[in-house]
Amino acid sequence: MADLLTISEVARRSGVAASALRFYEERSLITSERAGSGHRRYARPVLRRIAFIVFAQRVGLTLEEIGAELDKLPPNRAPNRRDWSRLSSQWGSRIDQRIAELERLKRGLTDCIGCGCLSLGRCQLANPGDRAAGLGPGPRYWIGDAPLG
Amino acid sequence: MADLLTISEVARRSGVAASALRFYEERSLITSERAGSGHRRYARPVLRRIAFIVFAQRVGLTLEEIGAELDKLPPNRAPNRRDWSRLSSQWGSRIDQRIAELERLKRGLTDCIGCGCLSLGRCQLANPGDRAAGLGPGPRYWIGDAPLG
DNA sequence: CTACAAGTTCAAGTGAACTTGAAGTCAAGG
DNA sequence: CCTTGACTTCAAGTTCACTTGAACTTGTAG
Repeated sequence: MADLLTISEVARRSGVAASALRFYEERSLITSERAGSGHRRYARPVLRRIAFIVFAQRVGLTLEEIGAELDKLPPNRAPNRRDWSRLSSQWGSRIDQRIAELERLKRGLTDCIGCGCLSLGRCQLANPGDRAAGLGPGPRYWIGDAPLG
Repeated sequence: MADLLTISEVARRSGVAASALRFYEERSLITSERAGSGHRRYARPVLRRIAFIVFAQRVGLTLEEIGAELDKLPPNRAPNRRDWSRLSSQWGSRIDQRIAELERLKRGLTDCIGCGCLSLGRCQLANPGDRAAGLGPGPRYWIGDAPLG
């Protein structure tokens, strides 16, 4: 039970692959110290940080956005519960939007595809403005390069 | 108001870029006839098919999955409202799962990150089995290569 | 006839989030 | 001394859903 964890320990405890941890470090999402051998040694709070990253991804944030959030944490002390809470408090509306879209899709899907409207540009269901809402890269311009439907 | 549409007409009406339409055709998601010139000519029902593709993507299906769904449509007649309805009826549970996850995330996020559990492998919020639920490529093995949390 | 827009194919590029492979280092065990 | 295993770096590969660019043809207007 050392105070510093190896990369494989962190990988096992977090469920995130070692290669991903190195990748996160390269992107400055997490940090590590080094043992004399050059091996990474992680302080315990890194696990909470990784948990944050994983959940934020589930919510639909990109690593870049997640990095921006993490930068808001106090630099000179270990973040407490309140700090974490503040970060994720803003996810609420984002989640709500996505839920609303899914519910719209669920309710109206058949109607809209079955009906004659097909005006994807204006259809309530298509919800053009919401491209960043967590479907990954996807069709980046899937709607919006057409001025009207 | 010709019975066959050009690619730019289809692009404008559907909001999907012409390059994407060619790409969909390459993937056999849509088809076209050819004018004498070699230019694509689309039959009107292609618009409904494209609408289906776009919505299915929003729900979180990959193009491959969408292709598999479209293959279930009757090959020798134009699909009717009931045909489309049958396809999207199975999306319901998928959407529900995703909504449930988002709601779990919303309710418990701060608790879990703020608390001491951090056992990402077992945590209710992490919901490991749900990797295909519509977050795009993302961390393909983000959880699941660790046997236990 | 000449422009020019709109279409064609095919190969290669993009971005996100990683993974994989090659080549090397280091400590401990037999 | 040699192997094994865990680690290192760096470059390149992977997947998905497209987009972009080059080179070319066709149809329409003036």
